[in-house]
Amino acid sequence: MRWSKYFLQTVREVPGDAEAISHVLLTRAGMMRRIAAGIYALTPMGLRSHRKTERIVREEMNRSGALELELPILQPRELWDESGRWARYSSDHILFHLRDRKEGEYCLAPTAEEAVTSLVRAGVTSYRQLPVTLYQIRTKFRDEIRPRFGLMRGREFLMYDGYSFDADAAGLDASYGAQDGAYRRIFERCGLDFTVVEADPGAIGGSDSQEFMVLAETGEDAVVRCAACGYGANVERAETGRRPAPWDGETPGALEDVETPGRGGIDEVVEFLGITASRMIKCLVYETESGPVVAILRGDLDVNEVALKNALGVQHLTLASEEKVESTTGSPVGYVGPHHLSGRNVRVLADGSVRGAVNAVTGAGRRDWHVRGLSIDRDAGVRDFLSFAMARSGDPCPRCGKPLSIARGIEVGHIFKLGTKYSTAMRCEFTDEKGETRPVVMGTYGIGVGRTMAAAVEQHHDDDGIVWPLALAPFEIEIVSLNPADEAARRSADGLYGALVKEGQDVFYDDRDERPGVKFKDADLLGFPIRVNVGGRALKDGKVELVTRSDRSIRAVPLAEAVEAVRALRHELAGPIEVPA
RNA sequence: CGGGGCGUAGCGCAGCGGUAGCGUAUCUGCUUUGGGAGCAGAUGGUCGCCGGUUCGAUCCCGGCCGCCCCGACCA
Repeated sequence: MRWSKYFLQTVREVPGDAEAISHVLLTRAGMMRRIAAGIYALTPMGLRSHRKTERIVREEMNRSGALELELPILQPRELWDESGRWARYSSDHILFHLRDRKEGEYCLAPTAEEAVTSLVRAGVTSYRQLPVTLYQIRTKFRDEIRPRFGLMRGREFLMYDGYSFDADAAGLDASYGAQDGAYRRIFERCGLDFTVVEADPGAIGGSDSQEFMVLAETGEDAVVRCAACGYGANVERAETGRRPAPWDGETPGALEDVETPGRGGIDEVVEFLGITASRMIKCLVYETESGPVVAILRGDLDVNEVALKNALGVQHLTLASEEKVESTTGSPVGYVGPHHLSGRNVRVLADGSVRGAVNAVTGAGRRDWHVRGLSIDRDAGVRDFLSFAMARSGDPCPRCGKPLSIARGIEVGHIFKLGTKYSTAMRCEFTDEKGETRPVVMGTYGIGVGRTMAAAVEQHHDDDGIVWPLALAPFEIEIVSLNPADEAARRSADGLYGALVKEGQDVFYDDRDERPGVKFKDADLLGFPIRVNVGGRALKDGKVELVTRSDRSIRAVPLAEAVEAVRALRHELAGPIEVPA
């Protein structure tokens, strides 16, 4: 493809609304353009990388045995009412919905569990027809609270979504495992440095789930990892081993009141009493759809609200207002303690961080007073401990006890063991060997195509632009004609371009009437892995320059050998995991 | 949902009660030709929308829409 006949405009200035480097570079390279908040156009150049990403997903899914199909994007409310997700997604304002001329309600699908389940329920009646994994790669819609980072969190985006149907849990394990393997191959082929972590299943529902995280500073998620044993989890889901506590080994002292005038906050009490925050026990009052709860944890820790929601089995969790705190606990905000809550009509949950606590400081249950010497067992009578404190860097690994580290990651893929949540709700059942009717056991899987492409840019760029992995580059090779005004030089460039095209190479040809500097800048910005400079001083010796974008190495080769040299370099960059077309 | 900010040329921005400017991009000419060239000239704007104040509004006021950022309470 010749640039002179292409539709491509690079821009020098950084777009004002771009925050993430991938957004900046993809926009500057002319590969995408914003149409509205979270809604983007892909230019021909941008579409090429997007399609290559999509193609890798499709190839690996087909190889794994999954079958591609197409489900509707426009879906009727009735379908969503069957699973109960219409109400839930509507209340979260995630769903784009609309009405037809007959006032029927529809949504633009953010995912397709209901549609695929209704399809399978109509077709599958026997265990003999299982297992089966179906997938599609189609546009999805989510009315995100805050779309941002360009392709990373859009409201309209291309997503792979796969669904497995099995007769039992062992079958699900196998289907899930096949997806896991396909995911690993996909992200490897995309040239990404990724990690797989345990995750919270969230609104989709289900039991086990794992996220595929591309490590990058712009990542929206925090992931906890243990370098020693390989444990990894989204921070929302992460557990920790037992943290050393200041009261370890101490003998319980007497409970005594201590006046703390005007000091309701942890930091204020810590300073006033000259203690550490870890010696304190704090009580947070939350409101949920099933009533108020008090969460008890150590003073230096934060609540992991996702973990707390799961522990409580609730969907909504917000900190209570001051009035609600008082009416629930009988104590003003800042002075709630775990020992004066018995008899109150409120659920009390304690985090493991306060297990065995003695000589702790906490609220006395009345304004301007705290207590010292609190023993959690003796004074508060707490017996059951859950785990809902947010993991911190340096906390002990839940498996091996070595220190955890926290990094940022971009969630490019997610796999869930769904179980029978949808198949039960929607009566997607089959008859087993014994003639009994059972719900199918489902798994659900997703990969953000545009997000994966953007993640590749996050991981592969430098000050001058994108450094595409070969597999995702819009074109693998670019020929730069240095002085097209010179007839002989132009013919050489044309000739090389023609020869590469003839042998099927993926080549872009900058034949514009521009100065070399402009072309070099654009070449770096667009990030084609291989560049061939034709013209100028090298051509005077009958040579062209072969430039590798990733390491900026330059090698002069005779024009006559250029095709072979490009082929060899391309082979070298492709590495061992290339899959034939 | 709350707070803050911004909507002026394709892009980045300035401006101001008297009908609009800079950089860049684009077009033309000349010069130039290995890392976003120089000079000269030119094109390009319902100043987000609606209403109000005013002799006069891009500017002031009100409303709406759009967009960006931060936050969503850790007692």
